[in-house]
Amino acid sequence: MSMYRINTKNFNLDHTLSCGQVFRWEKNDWWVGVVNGAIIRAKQEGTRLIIESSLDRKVILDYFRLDDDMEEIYASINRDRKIASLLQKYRGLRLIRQDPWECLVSYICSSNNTIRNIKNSIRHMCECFGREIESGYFSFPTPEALSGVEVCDMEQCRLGFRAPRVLKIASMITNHEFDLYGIKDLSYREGQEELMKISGVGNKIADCVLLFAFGKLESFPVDTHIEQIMERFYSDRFKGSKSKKREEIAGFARNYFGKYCGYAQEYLYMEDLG
DNA sequence: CTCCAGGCTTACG
DNA sequence: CGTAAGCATGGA
Repeated sequence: MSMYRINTKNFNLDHTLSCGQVFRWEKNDWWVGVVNGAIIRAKQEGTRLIIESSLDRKVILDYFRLDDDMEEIYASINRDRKIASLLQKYRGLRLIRQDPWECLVSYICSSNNTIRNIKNSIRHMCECFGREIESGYFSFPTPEALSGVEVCDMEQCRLGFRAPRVLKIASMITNHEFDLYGIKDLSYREGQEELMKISGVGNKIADCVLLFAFGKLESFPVDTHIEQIMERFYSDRFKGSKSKKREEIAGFARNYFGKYCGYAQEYLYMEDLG
């Protein structure tokens, strides 16, 4: 177990962990989460990030994306007064670099669901099929741990119609029918194409995995929240043709905010959560 | 009761 | 092509 004191700039731990990207962190006195099968306790004192974990310092820096040049990113996506006020209001909010498998499963679970239910389902999956690291804390179940599981064995996870989708991709990865980790070497478009071969993964979930796990910052996932806030901020910039509206919003956003538009998405999402 | 939630698949014109 | 029902579950 190690203790790290990390000097940060443009980093806000509360914003980063409560923005809705990750589903397993809880805050007491410290923030407590499980990453890569290890527990992380984190708190912020001024610009200093305090971490207690068995993980390497480099893993922590990577997870919180502390190497991102936020000055450059802010300058790049700061296209108007509306987004500027959000960059100010939520200054220090970072994307997180999630494990691809946990990210993929989490967002398959997010389909037509509430954040509350997603969190409950993921917690149940960890408790049922993960490994207990210390009392009350479980790792995220591996593809192997889920690949032999039947739908009826997942009943208490309350995944509904999403359960078979999770089990399917678990066995596909275990059987090497799907190379999830190979996506890191693909372009954004290639990765999108590859991820959308998975049953239960469409445009939006693919974008989430590309942004949150593979760091493709040119990705701009459009869900119901983003659709609402984009409608509120930029309704004059795209046509509302019902079924293709979300694609139009994503297209506009990628062009408007540029190569770091994924970061703009994070701040817009935060604002819509309230 | 109905409607919606970090959508996607399938079926139908 | 484009559109719409259906999908499990829980809360407002």
